[in-house]
Amino acid sequence: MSTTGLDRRTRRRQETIEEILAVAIELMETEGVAALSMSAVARRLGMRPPSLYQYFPSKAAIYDALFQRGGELIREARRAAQAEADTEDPRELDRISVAAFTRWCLEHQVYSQLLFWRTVPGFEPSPEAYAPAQEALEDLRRHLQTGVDQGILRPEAAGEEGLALYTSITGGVIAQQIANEPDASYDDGRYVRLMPIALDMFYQYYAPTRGNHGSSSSG
Amino acid sequence: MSTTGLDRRTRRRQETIEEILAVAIELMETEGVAALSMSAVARRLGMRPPSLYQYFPSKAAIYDALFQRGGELIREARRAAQAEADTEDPRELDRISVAAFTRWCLEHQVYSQLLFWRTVPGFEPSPEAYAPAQEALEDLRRHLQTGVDQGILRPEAAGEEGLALYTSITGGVIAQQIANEPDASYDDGRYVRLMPIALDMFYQYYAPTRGNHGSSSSG
DNA sequence: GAGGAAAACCTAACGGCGTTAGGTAAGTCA
DNA sequence: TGACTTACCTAACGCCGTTAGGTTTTCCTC
Repeated sequence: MSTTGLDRRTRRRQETIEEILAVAIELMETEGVAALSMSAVARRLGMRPPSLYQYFPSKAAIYDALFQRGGELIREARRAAQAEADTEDPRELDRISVAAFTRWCLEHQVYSQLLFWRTVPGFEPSPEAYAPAQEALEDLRRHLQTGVDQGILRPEAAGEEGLALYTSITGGVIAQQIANEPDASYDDGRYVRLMPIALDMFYQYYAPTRGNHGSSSSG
Repeated sequence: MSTTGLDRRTRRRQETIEEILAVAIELMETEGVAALSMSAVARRLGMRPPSLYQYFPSKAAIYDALFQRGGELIREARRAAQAEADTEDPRELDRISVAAFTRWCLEHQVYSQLLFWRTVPGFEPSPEAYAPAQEALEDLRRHLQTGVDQGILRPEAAGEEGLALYTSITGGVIAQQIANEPDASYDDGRYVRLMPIALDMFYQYYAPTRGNHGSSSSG
């Protein structure tokens, strides 16, 4: 038939692309995210470096593809955790999805560094690559909004302020963990095991109890 | 005299070392921390690359020197801010020194990345280079301890838990700012302007009010 | 001032890198 | 079978960090 060959060829091509990305992730895990080398990828695939340019126009394009994939994975990890949780309580739901998110970041430190730090010299993600990560952020905003709607958070928590603080805090804990104790598990990590407390801090601060907790700035 | 010449020579040598480090910082500011190149440094100094090896045995040694210097600078920035502040109230003192620390990090993003993220592929700071940063951390621990002693913080705040959370939160806010909006000022930065609120969260959570605020973990 | 040591800097070279240009062999389809 | 496309190759360019070894400048001692 006419389409069989073509299909097989494009399928093989897709397989090679997947192989390249997988090898790139492997190499970054051992050598560091910024130390990815086209030559090393080619070597591991039994190719010469120029052959890689049949699949990606540059090293930055590999970073870009991985950035996008990381965004998709993290978005799905969060959504899956929420879907599996059998509770309607947004506070409990948040505990579960933050734990899932944190575990995912610890198990995929390469993706985390690529997504949350901007540490690779010449690389800036393309808009398409950026989209999934932004969707994940929008998921989070919606989640905080349900907390507001159900009366367990003040409205600021789901605004720009709350979202920025939420991501700063959770991201900060994960960053410290990865930077200082990268091999620890979610339960043992000196920083990451404090994530529930960090979350408590957020929910307590934005608790809509009588009186405004958020005063105090002296100027 | 016999020492005059020697002194001048070592002085000139020290000047060259300073020049190298200054140029390295400049280049990292424009090209990215991990993109530092010996050749570019040499070019800017009107040298050939191998000549740099008279002053530093490797590129990693330059990173190491800058890591150490960054630690010293940040330690002194914090101490100076506390010394200048004319208050004994540890809460107010913390507001002031965190602001100073944050401003410093925004104005010295290269140092911040070097110190707080571990993003340069082959580089691991030597123990000597690490010492000043550790002293700064110890300063912070002592500061939190005075808060505990004066009764405005629960004891956990000055323990491993509180210290880890404090650095995660402040570091997280700064990291987000630098990653997402690096050109903003302390007052305008989308994340960094929330630093007082983040600090409030910490102090409120560890406030020694009646009852234990830190319950809630479901497991 | 002359001699000699040491420091500062150089060129040449090695092996690696990302990338481009251009060629060859195999797979695919009319 | 012949045309086309794909997958891969070699050769090359200009970078890079680093080492080896030579030359010039600077300084101390006599």
